[in-house]
Amino acid sequence: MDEAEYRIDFFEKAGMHRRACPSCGHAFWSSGRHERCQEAPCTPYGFIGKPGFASPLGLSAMRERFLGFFERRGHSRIRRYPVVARWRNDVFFTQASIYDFQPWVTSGELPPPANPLAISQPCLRFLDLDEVGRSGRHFTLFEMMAHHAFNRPDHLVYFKDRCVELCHEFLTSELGAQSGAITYKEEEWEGGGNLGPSLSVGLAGLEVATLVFMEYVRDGSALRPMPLTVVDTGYGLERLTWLSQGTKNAYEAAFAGSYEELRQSFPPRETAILIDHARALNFLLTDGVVPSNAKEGYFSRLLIRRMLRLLAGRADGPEIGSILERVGRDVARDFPEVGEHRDDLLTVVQAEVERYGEALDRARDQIRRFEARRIEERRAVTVDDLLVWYDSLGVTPEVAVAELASPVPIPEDFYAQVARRHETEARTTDYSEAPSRSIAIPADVPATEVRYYLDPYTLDFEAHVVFSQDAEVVLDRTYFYPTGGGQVTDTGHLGEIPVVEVVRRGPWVVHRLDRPSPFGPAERVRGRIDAPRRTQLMQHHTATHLLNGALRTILGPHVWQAGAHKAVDSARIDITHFRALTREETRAVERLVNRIVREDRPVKSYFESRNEAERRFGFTLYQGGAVPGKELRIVEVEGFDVEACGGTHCTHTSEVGLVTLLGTERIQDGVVRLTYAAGERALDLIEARGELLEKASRSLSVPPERLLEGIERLQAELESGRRKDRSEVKRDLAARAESLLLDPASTRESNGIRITRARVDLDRAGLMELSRKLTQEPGRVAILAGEEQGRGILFVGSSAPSAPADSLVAAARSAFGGRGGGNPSAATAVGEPGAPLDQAMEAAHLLAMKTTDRSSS
RNA sequence: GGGCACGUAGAUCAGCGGAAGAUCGCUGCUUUCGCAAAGCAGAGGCCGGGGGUUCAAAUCCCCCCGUGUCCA
Repeated sequence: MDEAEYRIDFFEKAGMHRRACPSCGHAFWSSGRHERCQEAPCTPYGFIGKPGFASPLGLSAMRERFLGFFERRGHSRIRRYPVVARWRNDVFFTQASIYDFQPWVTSGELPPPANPLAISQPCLRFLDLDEVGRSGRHFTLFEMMAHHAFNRPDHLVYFKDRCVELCHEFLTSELGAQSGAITYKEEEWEGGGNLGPSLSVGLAGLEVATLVFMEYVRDGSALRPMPLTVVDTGYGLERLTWLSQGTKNAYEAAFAGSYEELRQSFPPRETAILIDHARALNFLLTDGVVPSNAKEGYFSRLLIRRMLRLLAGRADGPEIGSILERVGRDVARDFPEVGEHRDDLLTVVQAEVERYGEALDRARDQIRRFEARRIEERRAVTVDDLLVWYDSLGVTPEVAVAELASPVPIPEDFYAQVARRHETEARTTDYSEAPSRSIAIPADVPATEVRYYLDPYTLDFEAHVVFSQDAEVVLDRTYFYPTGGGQVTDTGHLGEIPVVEVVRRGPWVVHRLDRPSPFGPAERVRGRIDAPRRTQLMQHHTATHLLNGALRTILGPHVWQAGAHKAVDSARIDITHFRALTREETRAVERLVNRIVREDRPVKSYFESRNEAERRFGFTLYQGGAVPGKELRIVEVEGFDVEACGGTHCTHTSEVGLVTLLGTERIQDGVVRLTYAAGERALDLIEARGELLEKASRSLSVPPERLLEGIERLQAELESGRRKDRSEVKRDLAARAESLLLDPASTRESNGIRITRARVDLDRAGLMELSRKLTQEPGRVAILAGEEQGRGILFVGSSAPSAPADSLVAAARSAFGGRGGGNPSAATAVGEPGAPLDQAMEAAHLLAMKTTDRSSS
């Protein structure tokens, strides 16, 4: 990055000069006489025992100082976003404040909720999980305080100069840091195809903030300026708090009261880990990350299990629930939504504690069985065994070794070895979507005025064409609802031409026709929307909100929508929940939803400022993921459910008509899917079910209400029939064996061995069964021939050690060109159709007599 | 999303190319006033599903489904 990028007026004004840090090599700016940049590891902590700010501050006070300071300087305070980044598919968690605004705001597609803005965003980073409690400054969840500005070419809010000035003023005049103590280290930043200069702010050995200026797009080897430049800052709330207090480590400063309390029962490091994890879990579970074996949920499971392992060593210490509650109390003071989730959160954790117990029991069982076998086989336990157990059973090596009779040493780098095992996994994840070959719309085409939001009942309208190419048409305004928010597209007609799909593209709504568009620019066209389809979609969408509300009411507030799809024939919603739904739960949900339908509650859809909406309804608004923009479209089912949603909805619940659940399934650990239908389709499906019942009972000739009895009777009959058949076959085979044994033409004796030889109409299984009967007594040989799928089968059974069946078959094989083999007591051979089975039997027979002769002579 | 492990009797599991097993539970009998217990006898299996290899597959290979676990 060009040095000129860092020539910032403010540096000069503040009397700072540029120097290179001899330790890390980075250039930095400061008015002080530092030889090195003021960050670890170049500079040791200089604030332990002598705080770097004017007065010690707690987490809440520090946050308030920051937000208040920037509010007074023209920034709007924004509430936090959820810690789980449901609105993105490339990451699981919100890892920085800027994540809240990616990709739509940073790309310029949508306006920011405020500009400039200030926020304190809880962020999750699992990368340094092992550093937590050890380094003294790492957290799984930390709050990134930030001020952001989004600059369009025609509207500059502020950029480098003002940003650094604000930062410096905050640290010095607001917090009381010595101006000369601060260093601004130059560090190039790059991410997501964008890049720009960045400054890392050092103070007394600690990196307290990063100021990033997103400025360029990487275009091959060249850099292009971004249409929207972004001021992306990040201040570590916990670090600033720590600096202000000068305690030994950041945890003591950040966790204050709960740290003191837990120190009664745990050493410092464990205390820090437990509180850190408990704080992260309070946010995770509040935001609907239910423990699971995959995706987001796995990380909440990981934290819970790590806590349980720490707690397992201390039977008399506090339980996980009480730690979560204690830490949650602190968090809830600043984030009340966390307090509202307390009881539900404990239920979820309790379920998870039980599941871990089960997993451990299973694992111990398996290791014990392995151990028994191992001892028998005199095999040694290897590190590999420990790795496999950890990978597939989830037992840590310590737990596993405790189950072994002779313990093995656990290697120091055990977890590095685990990582190595996973290195070879194929990395095929591809997040890029299939490029849609869409037509570029010129930028001067006016944005479409969307009318379906406020008036979902107008299905016949007139508008002007503003763009038309191939089969795509953009109108100046439209009532067609485009694919989005899990709701499928409207269809209908423009003029007489069918509209097959409607999609949103940036500021435009594009209508796709089933043929090239005949419309010219500025032409007036009539749009007609397929009414029954739209009605059905509206009913399904409103029903989805009713279900969401009912599920949260009945199962608890940990339930979040994890995806939804509203089609014409049916709809489905995926929710976070820690186990499959019971019959009672689904019935209760269905009843509640239909009660709300009957109550004919108003469903109000309106736009409201984000801040006001969040203040009134909280974060449960974002069921479909966080929605960008200053204004949110709120869909409110009066007194029952409120969500930010862009879909088309009924205006009264009664219009939904009826909701019927078609089924529930656990699509993943921690996620349950419900499928259902509303309105006309619900009736169709109920009718279809009734008809099925009718047909089923007619085919059994019983009235529908006695269908169950009928089926049970039928099953019993089938079962007894099957049993009778089986015993008949057995009896039949026994009788045949009996007569074969008595028939001198079939059974001959040779030196005390009775050889039975016969050709029968049985398949392989039958031959085996018959042979078994014939060779029940010792000293017998059965040489049988049958047929299966047109091929001849030779089956030899033997209870005479001197005439092993496999040898006999080997002899017969060559006689009829078949292939086969077996063991001394039973052997088979199969020949092609028409193979000389009799000769084969003869060969086996001769050998049987010969071997018995030899053995007796 | 990927790696690994596991799906066999009602339950827990063994068997890992040659004729489906153990333990507990269940049913019946013996013993007992009755129960528990013991002994004896018995019932109970599409060996998760579908393809393939093989003379022969619970067993080997491939695909799918389910469960668990680890990693992102």
